[in-house]
Amino acid sequence: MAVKIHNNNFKHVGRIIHFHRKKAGLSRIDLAMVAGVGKTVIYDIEHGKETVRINTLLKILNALNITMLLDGPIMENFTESEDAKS
Amino acid sequence: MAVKIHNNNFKHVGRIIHFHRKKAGLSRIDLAMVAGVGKTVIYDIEHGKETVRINTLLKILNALNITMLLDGPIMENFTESEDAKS
DNA sequence: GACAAAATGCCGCAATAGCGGTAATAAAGA
DNA sequence: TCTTTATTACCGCTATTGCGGCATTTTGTC
Repeated sequence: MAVKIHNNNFKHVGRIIHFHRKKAGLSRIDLAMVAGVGKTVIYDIEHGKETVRINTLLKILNALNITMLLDGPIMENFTESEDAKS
Repeated sequence: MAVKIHNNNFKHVGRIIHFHRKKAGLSRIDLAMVAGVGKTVIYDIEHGKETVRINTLLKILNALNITMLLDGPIMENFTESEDAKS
């Protein structure tokens, strides 16, 4: 049951990260250390900041074992195409 | 068949966007207009830039009808929790 | 309650994302 | 082929992110 993210409900991302961080028993500083980012950006995201950089967000999600996925009607066409090859 | 995104394979995002843009028969300027962003950032993303802002990326994905998802082992616990409520 | 330790809130600054403008390149038509 | 038009590449500048530092607040122990 993955969670859809779009610009309207972006606050969910902050809630998801907060939820996972607490479940893992980590302070913001702990998570910042593990993820390799500053603590401020975790504060910002948990407070719903939408203008975070994607690589920063991915580091945090990765540290919390959360996966980001992209999907859509013609994604199959892409994965089968040559473009998808590394 | 959604595509997993992490910091290692981020170039995929650029390829996915390029693929979808071409399928839709849009120039970068067209897509920039529809998404409500500058054309430069589309150029950047398609060239693998990892330091794009998440809201900017979401605008572009939305314009191309691509969905972003977050998933993980304990995501159920979140969606069932009070935190998930709008 | 008093104190200590941990966690959170937030400020100022350096680094840089994303914008429009324009040059370079590619595509299309005569 | 030669022009015209569309698309892509990239530069310089301004606005903004994300950082460490520090004040504040919360949590835990006696």
